[in-house]
Amino acid sequence: MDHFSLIKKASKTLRVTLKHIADDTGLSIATVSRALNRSKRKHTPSEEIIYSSARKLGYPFIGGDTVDEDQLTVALVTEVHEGEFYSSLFHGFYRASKKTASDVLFVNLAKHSDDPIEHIINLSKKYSGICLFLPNLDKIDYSRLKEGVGQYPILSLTPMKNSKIDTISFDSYSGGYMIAEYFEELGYTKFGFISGPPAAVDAVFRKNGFLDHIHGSNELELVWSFAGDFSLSSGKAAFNDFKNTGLKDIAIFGCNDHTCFGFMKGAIENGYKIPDDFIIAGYDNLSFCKTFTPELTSIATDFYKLGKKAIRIIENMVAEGSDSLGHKTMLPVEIKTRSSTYMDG
Amino acid sequence: MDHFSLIKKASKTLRVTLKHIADDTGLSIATVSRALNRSKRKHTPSEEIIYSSARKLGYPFIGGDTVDEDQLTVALVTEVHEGEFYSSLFHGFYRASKKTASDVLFVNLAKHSDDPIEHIINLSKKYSGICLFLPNLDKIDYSRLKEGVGQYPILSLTPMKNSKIDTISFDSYSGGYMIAEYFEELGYTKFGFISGPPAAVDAVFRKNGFLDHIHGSNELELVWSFAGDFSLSSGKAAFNDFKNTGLKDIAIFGCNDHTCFGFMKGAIENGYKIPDDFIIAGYDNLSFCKTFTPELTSIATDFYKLGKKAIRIIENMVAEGSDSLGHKTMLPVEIKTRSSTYMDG
DNA sequence: ATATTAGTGGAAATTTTTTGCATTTCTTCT
DNA sequence: AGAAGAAATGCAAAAAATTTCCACTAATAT
Repeated sequence: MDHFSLIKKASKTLRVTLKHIADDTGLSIATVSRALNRSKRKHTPSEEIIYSSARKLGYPFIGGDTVDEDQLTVALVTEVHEGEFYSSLFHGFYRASKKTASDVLFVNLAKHSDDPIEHIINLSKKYSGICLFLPNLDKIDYSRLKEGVGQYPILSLTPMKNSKIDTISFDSYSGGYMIAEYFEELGYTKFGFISGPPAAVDAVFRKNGFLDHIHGSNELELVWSFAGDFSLSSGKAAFNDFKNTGLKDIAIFGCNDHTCFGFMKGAIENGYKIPDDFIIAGYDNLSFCKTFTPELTSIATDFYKLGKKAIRIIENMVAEGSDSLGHKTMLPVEIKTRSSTYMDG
Repeated sequence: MDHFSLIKKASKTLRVTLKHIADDTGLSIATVSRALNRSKRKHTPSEEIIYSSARKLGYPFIGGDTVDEDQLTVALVTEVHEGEFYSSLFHGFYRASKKTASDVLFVNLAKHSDDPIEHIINLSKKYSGICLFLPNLDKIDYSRLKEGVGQYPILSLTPMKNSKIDTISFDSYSGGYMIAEYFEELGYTKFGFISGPPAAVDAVFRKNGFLDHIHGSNELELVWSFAGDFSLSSGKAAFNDFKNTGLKDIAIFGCNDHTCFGFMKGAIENGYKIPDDFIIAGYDNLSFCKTFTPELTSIATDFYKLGKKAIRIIENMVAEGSDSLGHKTMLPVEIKTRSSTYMDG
C-alpha cells in the first residue's frame, strides 16, 4: 500500500482487543465486531465512532491491508532532510520497487531521539529486510545493530571502513579517478581540489580517486586545494582562496556540485571566464548542472540502479538465508561532460 | 515509527493466525506463540524462521509497534517524484509532525494503478486523517472519495475550483499580486509573463494575481506573454520569443523558478545583462535561486508551516468530529528580493 | 555418567471474536 | 397517529485464537 510513515512508538504493551474499543465507545463487543467486519463501510454515527476509536487505540485488524505471501517488504531507513538528494533516493527506490516483487517502505528514524539502534532492531521483526542510509551511525552502532538483528538481511547505503554489514554505494573512488583522467585527456597538468567534510567517507573516496590518478603520473601535479564542507558558501570561500593564489589554466575538482556552484558563482562575480580561466567539475549531477551557466561537468549516480540492486541483494539474502557480513557492492558512476570543462564553439 | 512505505495490496482476506505460521514453519502453535511473545529477540534458528514466516504472512502482532492513545496518525498521500519539491514537502511535514502530537505517514499511491480512490478509502479506515497531494485527481474523483469516506478528516493540498473537501494551499494569487506590486514599486510599467501549464490551478492563480494588479492600474501594461509549461526548456523558448520582440526595460514574472532559470540562461548566453536589460522574478524560492547569477527574486513558500497547519486542521476535525466540506485555507507567501530585480552596487 | 538447561508439542485453560436471538429504535407507509 | 418493517444493539452461547501448563527430548555442563 505504498506508504512512508512517521509513527511514534509508545509505551503500551497490551494487545488492543475489541473489548478496549467497546469500552472506549460505550458500545458492546458484538457491535464493534460487526462494524469492523462489514465488507462495505457504512457511514452511520456508531461506525464512524468505532473506526475512529479503533484507529486511535491501534486495533490491528482494520483495513484489508494484507500482504501478498510471496512479497517481501523492505524498509529503507533514513532521516528526512531537504534537498534534491532525498527525493532522488526515494524516487529511485520507489521506481525500483515497481520492477521487483518486493515493496519498499520508507522509515524515518529521526523522531526517535532515544535509541535509533534499538528501533531498527525492532523494525527487523516486522520487515523482510532493511536498507539503511544513516551516515551518522558509527562503528559501535553498526556492531550493536548486527548483534541485535542476528542473521537478518540488512544493507547499508553508507560506505564504511571495515563494516560488519553489507554495504552498497556508488563507486566514489572511480568517480574521482575518472575526473582526473578526463582532465588529463583535455591536456591539463595543474590540478586543484576542494574537499568535503572529512567525516563523509564518500567524499574521502572521491578525493582519493582523484589524487591517486594525479600522483600516479609525473606530469600531473596538485597545485591547490581547499578544505570545504559540501556547502555553497564553502565553494565561495574556496574561490576567494583560489583567487589569491593567482593560478590560471588549472583543472579543479569540487567534491560535490553545490561547492562547485559556489565556486563558479564567486568566479563569475569576479569577472573570471569558465572554461577559459579554469575548468571545473563536480559530483552528484544535480539537475541544476544543466541550469547553471556554464553547465557543470559532473559525476552522475543512478539511484534507480542503486535501489534495484539493493532490493536484489536483500531478496537474495532472504532466499538463501545468507547473512550480512561486510560485503561491499560498488555501482559504477558516469561522467557527464558539459561546458564548464570545454569550449562551446 | 516514522515510516514511508510502498506496500502492494493483495487478495488474501483471511486473518493471519498463529496456526498459519505454525503450518508454514512446521512448528507447533505453542512454539510460535512463545517465539513471538518473547521480550528479547533470540537468534535461534527456529525463531528466525518464525519471524521470517510471520513477516511473510503479515501476522499483525509483531514488533512492539503500538501507538500512543492520544496520538493521531495522519497519512500524507502523494506520488513520489524527483525534484526539490517533494523533499521540501516531506521534510516540512516531517518537521511539523515533531512539533505536534500527531504522526505523519507518507503513503505513495502510484503503485496501485487500478483504483486510487478505492485505495484512499481503505486508508481512511486505518489512519486518523488524510492529507492528499494528488494534482491529477479530477472533480469526479474527489466526489467519489468524499462519498466513500463519509464524515472523515480529509484535506487536499491541491487547490481546486469548487472542491467538496477542505483544501489548504499557498496563497498563489497573492504571490502573483505581490510580484506585480513589487515591480511597480521599482518603477516598471511594462510587464511580461510566462505562464505554466493551464491544468495547474496553482499556476493559474499566480497568473491571475499578477495580471489583476496590472489591470487595476492605468499606468501598468502587459506587453508580452508566453505559454510555458514549468520546464527549463520552456523558459529558454520563452526567451527566444522575447528576444524577437526587441523589448527592453520590462519586468517579467515567470510562474515558477525553473522557467526563469531557463529564460535567464538563454538571456545570458545572448549577452543580455540582468537586471539591466530586464528584471525577472520567479515562484517557489528553490535553493538554486541563491546559486544562480544573478540570484533570482522569488516567492517563498514555507512547507513547515503548511505541514503544521494541515496537521492542525486534521486534529481539529478529529476533535470536533467535524466534516471536510470544501473550506479553503490559504497560507501567506513571502517575496524574497534578490539581484535579478535590482542592482547590486 | 548425571544434573541442568533450553526448546518443543500436546492439551488444557484462557482470552478474544463471531454469531444467534431477542429487544429496542428509527423510519416509512397508510 | 399508529402499525409494519428495517436496522442496530446487547446478551449470551459458540467458535476461534492464544497462552500456559506439563511432559518429553536433546544438548551442554559438572
